[in-house]
Amino acid sequence: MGRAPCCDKANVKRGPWSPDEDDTLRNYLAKHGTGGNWIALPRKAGLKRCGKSCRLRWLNYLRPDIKHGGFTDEEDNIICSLYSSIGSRWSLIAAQLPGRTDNDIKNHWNTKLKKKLFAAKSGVDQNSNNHELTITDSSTTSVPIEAEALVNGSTTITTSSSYMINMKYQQNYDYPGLVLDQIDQFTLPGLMEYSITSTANDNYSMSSSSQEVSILCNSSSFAPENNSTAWFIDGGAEDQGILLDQLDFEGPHYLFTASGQQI
DNA sequence: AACTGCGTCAACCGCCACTTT
DNA sequence: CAAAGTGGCGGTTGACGCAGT
Repeated sequence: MGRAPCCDKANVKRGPWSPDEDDTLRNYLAKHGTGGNWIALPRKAGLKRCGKSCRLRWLNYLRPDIKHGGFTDEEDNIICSLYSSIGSRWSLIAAQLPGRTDNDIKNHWNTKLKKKLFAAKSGVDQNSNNHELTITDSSTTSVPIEAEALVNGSTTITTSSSYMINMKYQQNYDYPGLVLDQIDQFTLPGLMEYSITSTANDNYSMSSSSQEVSILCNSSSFAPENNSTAWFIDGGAEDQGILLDQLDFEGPHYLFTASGQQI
């Protein structure tokens, strides 16, 4: 037996809130607060709404100091950075952005940021015979990487030991040279997915539509802490990662190679 | 003017975790 | 300890408006 519904769905109003309903809820909460019980609130306030609906309306729209729209570049960067490191934990991300609700951030991500992030072109020469992937770090911190790539203008990727990752850090620097050991392709309806494996079994996941391939490094991060061979591709956990064998600095570009030695 | 496709976003749904009975 | 109640969360939906044809 399933759990009982939180309200009688046949006798509650649904859909957009009217200004009168907003006033009723706002006035009631100003006088009485939630009383610690959202389920009982609509009956006490004289609203024909589900308690959950009242709570959502208050938290996402009526609550004072709520900001709607007009996300700044700084806020975008914070969202992208946090999404890269913790994923779609919208409530946690919202906690870092005063005045923003999780719903607002989720909508903003789904309608704008996701496209913006993955639409940024990698700069890979599609006519090249090389299978090069470019990772672009969109974050303002040194840890998370949100990545995207074009793979030689083709959606057909076969397992190979010669794929390269060109890494770009903080949108300013390139870090070419990570050889991948294997790329496995999976096909889902309307979507192609890839699993990239390095020598150290550091896993990345990719998805694509048409000719654009995206890589999302869910658990890994790139940590360029200093200009030395101690740089590594972080494996996520404290004691995991791939040591870089060589790191050269050429103007704005860093070149590194990695044999896959795990740390 | 009518239609279609697309983007946006408020609201809903269902699940899970925690609290209360 | 189990069941019921509730809050909180993320995924999804659908109404609406706008642009393009």
